[in-house]
Amino acid sequence: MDPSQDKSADASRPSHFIREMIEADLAAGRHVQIVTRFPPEPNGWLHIGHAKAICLNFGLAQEFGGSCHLRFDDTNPEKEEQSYVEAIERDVQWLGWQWTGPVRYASDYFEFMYEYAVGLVKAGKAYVDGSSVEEIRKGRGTVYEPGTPSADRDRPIAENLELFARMRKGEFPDGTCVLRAKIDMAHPNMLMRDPLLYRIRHAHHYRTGDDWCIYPMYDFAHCLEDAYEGITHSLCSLEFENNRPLYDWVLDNGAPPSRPRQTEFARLKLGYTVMSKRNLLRLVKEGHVDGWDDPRMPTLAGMRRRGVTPEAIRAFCELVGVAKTDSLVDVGKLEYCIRDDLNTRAERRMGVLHPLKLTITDWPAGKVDVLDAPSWPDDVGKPGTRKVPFDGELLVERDDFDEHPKKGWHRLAPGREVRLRYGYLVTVQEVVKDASGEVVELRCTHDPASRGGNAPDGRRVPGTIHWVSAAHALSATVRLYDRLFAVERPGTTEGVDQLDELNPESLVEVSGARLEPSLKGAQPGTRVQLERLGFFVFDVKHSRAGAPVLNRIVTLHDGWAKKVAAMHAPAGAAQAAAKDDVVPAPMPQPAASDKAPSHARDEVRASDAELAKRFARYRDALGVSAADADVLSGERALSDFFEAARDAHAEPSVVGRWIVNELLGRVGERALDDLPFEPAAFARLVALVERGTITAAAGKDVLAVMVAEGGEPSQIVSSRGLQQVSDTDALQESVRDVLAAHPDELARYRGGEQKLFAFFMGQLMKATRGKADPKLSQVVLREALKER
RNA sequence: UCCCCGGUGGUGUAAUCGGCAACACACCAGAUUUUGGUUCUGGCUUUCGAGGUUCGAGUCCUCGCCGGGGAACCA
Repeated sequence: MDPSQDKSADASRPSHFIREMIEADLAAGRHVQIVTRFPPEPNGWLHIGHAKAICLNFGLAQEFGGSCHLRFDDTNPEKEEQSYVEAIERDVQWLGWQWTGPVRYASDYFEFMYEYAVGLVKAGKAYVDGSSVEEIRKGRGTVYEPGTPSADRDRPIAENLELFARMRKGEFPDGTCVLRAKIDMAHPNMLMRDPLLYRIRHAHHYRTGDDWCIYPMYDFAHCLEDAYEGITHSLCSLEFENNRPLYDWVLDNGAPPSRPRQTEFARLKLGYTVMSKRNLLRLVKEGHVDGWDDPRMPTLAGMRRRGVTPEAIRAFCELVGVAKTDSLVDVGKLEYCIRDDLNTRAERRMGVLHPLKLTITDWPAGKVDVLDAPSWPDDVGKPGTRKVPFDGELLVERDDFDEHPKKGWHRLAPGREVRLRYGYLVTVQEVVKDASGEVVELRCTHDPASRGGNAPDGRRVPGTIHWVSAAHALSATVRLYDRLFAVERPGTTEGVDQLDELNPESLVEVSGARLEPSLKGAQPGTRVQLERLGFFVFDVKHSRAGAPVLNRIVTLHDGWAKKVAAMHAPAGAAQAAAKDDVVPAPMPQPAASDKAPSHARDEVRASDAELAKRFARYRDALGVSAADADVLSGERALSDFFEAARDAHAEPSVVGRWIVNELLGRVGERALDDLPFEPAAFARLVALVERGTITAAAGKDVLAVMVAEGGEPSQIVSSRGLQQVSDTDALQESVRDVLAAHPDELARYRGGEQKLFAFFMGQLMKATRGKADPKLSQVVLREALKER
């Protein structure tokens, strides 16, 4: 990967959970180097959503000095083709990435996978099932009911081995049998109900030809591909979360060459478009777009033709971030990245989409003034000019003239003076119309002293418009592209076909456009900004010398259009909307009573009389709050822990509270009896807090130590010196130190920022390692903050 | 009725594992401007809800609500 190409590789980029995980793995020495991969199936075109995955995988590898593989996940011979392989390689490289080592193929690992499967069979962890598709489907059960085991589930190992070998040899037709993992037909995760590992497919594979007639399923193959390649971090989208247990199962039940970990992130969703292969394919097949590389398509090929640069796409991928929230990104963000990129990349030119004749009546006959026009605005600061001819017969944008202009208009209108960019100031003297009343010509005078556009006397001319010389202009076809769909979330409205949601104006072709002559001979792929209109690219597919075709990449921000839209909006609509916001939507409140034990725990108690008894005792006799009593009596292990802990030392209700609020969150997945300390030790800890020997904060720290490595609370307290500090003098000194260390915050606090009290309290607690008596600290701190 | 994820401004993403809710886009206002572009300044708006623990909760506990995914011999 070329580091020089990536300006975003700085430390300021926001971190995300995957980057943090990698940092932690590296720090812990789990890997010396990371290996990621981008694993497309060669059965379709890459789109902007893939770009996110590509940038993530390649970007992370680059950032951490690791490797990233390009691997084709070609385990389904019926759908995959070589042509897709080539298109995908090209797209990845176009985006600016280079994979480590050769291009890899899952199909190269078929033998390895087969051996692995044989290993599973030998271990009694996989079996050949002769059930029909229908039977298998039925046997799987539903999400609510467990499945039922296949009659072949307990087939002897030797028989499975033989059958599997015969499957490979091609002795059975498609569909006769499959290899299944033997896991758990009642597993709540449907994927774990004896998933299929291999199916028979007498199909020609684009790479392995007819070598194989059995092909591995995704869940079996993918983790093995990763393991085979030594992938450390296998990143995929959220939809594979349910597959992770199976990914782990396959690896944990054999002897894989390495142990990769799968981590899921949210795939990119963009407004006003569709991203799935199926939907994209439909647009192409039914002719709603002009192929996979139609500039309106979200495919990388389409965006490339549209004129979007790889840098803009990478910036966008960086901008949207990485998280696990299923979200929809505003297309405006993509457009922002494109404009931001093109602003300093595309030279300025002039072109008129809908020409209106503008005659300068006082222009000397036959004179042509060749102007030097800068190719960049001052603020971009790049050198370069081009020649632009100016004469008496010009063409301007029809939209730039308004016979009855609105307030705030500063373009052409009867009697108005405007600046022709880089040219002269002109004033409309006469509006010529044809028989139907349409304006066909503006007759103007010019100020000969304004060459270049400067008013000689310094008078203010706010309007500047673009133009071309009629005699010198080039003819061109311009395609104005807009969002493919008219709605932000196509296909999500019940009963509405998403094709009815297509934007009828996603492509408007303008055939009579005129361009300034400097654009003559522009190469296909050249990007320019046509001033005031937007960014354009000479279409690589259709633009020819003498017959240029331009694609609009993206419009410019249009402040005036926004203003006009606001003027047209129904008066008060904005305020009304704002008011709607303010109305607090009252949520129906399920009376959250103090004693609303959960349904689940209620059921446990209904079938466990002892727990039911304990619930009543905790609440009524022990003074435990109903909510805590509910939790504490909701499962045996927890209740037993409480029983053992409450015997002595501390007030039962307090012990209960600590179990619920502090212990529970800390043990997480671990079983209570795996803890390296006894319930009684826990109670002694609570007693220390209760007696005031240590603060609650220190108590939590001690608990953390106990959970991590066990130990006796009083010893941890003394060895770490965590006794509570309730001595006013000592506290005052600590407070003084804290205030002295944060003069700015102190000034702000005294300036009225009361919320900084929590900040100082935090600093104080940090300084005293949580030992300071909180109540007393507050008093002392408040006093100290008041002093001047 | 089950399992797994997730929920922070209009949008996307952060917040030193409990201590000043921030960055960007969008929007609004102003300045600059020979692109109603760019740039700059300022403003707007936020922790799904209810309880609880704590000196202190976006972060921990409980319950609820909402959204996404899950029963292909697809990936």
